[in-house]
Amino acid sequence: MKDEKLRKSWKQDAEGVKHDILMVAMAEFAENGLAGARIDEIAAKTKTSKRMIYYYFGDKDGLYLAALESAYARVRAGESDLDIDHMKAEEAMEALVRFIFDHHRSNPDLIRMVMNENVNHANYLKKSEFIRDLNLTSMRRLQRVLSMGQQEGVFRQEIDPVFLHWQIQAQCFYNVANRPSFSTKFGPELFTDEGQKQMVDNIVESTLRFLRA
Amino acid sequence: MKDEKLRKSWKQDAEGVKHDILMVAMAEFAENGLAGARIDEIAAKTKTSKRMIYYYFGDKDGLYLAALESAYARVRAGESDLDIDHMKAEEAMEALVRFIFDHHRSNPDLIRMVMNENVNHANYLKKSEFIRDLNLTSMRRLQRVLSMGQQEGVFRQEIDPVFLHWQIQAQCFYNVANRPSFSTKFGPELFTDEGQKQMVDNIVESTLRFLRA
DNA sequence: GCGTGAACTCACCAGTTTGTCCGTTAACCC
DNA sequence: GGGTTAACGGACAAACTGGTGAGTTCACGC
Repeated sequence: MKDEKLRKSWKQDAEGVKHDILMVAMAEFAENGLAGARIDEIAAKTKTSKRMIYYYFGDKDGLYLAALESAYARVRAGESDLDIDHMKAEEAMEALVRFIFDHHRSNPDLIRMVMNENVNHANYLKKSEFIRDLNLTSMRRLQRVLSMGQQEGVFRQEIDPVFLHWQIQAQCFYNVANRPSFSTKFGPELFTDEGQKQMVDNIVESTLRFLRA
Repeated sequence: MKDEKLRKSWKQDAEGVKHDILMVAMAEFAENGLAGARIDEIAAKTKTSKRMIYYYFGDKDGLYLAALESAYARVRAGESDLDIDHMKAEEAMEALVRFIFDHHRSNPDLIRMVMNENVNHANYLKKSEFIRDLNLTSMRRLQRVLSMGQQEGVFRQEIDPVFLHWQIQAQCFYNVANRPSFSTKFGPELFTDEGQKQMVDNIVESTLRFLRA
């Protein structure tokens, strides 16, 4: 009953507090979406208080946007520098597809945030030019491998690099995003360890067959 | 001030009211998701009152599930019977892919509801065995075309029909679902009329190359 | 015309959820 | 050690939102 004096001792750590809030917010928004997430819930899972969320991020939208950008930045930072420049085109393309496939699989939180953005007509994505820039990098890498293959003569000339990127993304994204509905309808076999191995092999095979001259 | 007697005249029309509510609910849930949709908003767009929603559907979850099933049923009913049995395998496969592509494009509301379901770990989809059955039909149709092609000798024997179905779905679904985020990041070119024509051509080409012996 | 159950209206509530007021503590400068 | 500013906490307010209680009208059989 009498802890009036004990509660109010704390350290100042602006960056730490902000980071803590962002990590929790990211997880909550990824799980529940913008409308579904609850500020109180986020605050409760934080080391700090709800008041601090408003202190640093203004309002719920501000927190959401910050969490979205943070999610992109964090995942982007975790991208290992894939060493494909010394490879031949087919080999490089295979490595790249496998990398994107694994990358998506191991970052479901980002995938879920993007799903939410799409439900929301990408309203917040549009506000962030920061995020737009991030994505061009992976696009350019693919383009390099493609033209490498075209110069080697193993890939067709008439391939649209944007479509190619779209097609790889479509499959790698769908694999994570629509797993719940697909496995409900057609069983979980595609999503076991063995199933996923088969799947990525198939995607690689399919991509190469599409590209070959 | 004195309209005590004027307001209370109405006709009984249970089916009409239910249908009206469902149509509005479908649109609202598709647009805003389960958490984002507001019962008051749905009620306002209805010819009837909020109380009727609870009268017929119990609670928000009940209404959501009813809207989800109704969305599937309505779209399924609109599927034209695609006449592919007299075609050769390659031709039939192309027709089928184009059909699925167009079908997804012209039913964005259903796509959006499925997106929401996936955000929600397909919780409500799992509850509805009615929906599971619906989807097996399109799966079987694809399987028929595939084995037709294998008997003709034009398609490879080692194709997994579930993966093939998954791959077509992935692209056709992603095309609608992730259009907002993709076009924000990489421009709207893929989604113009011309772009979509190119895209479906590419998907067909890619699918056939994957299948061919 | 009258009884009955289904269909329907209106007003309201209780719990939730975002956001803020106000005061307190830490850190830093002089 | 006094003053200033940034960092922080707790409690409260205002609006929103899902859900309900209680009574009214309709349709139909008798």
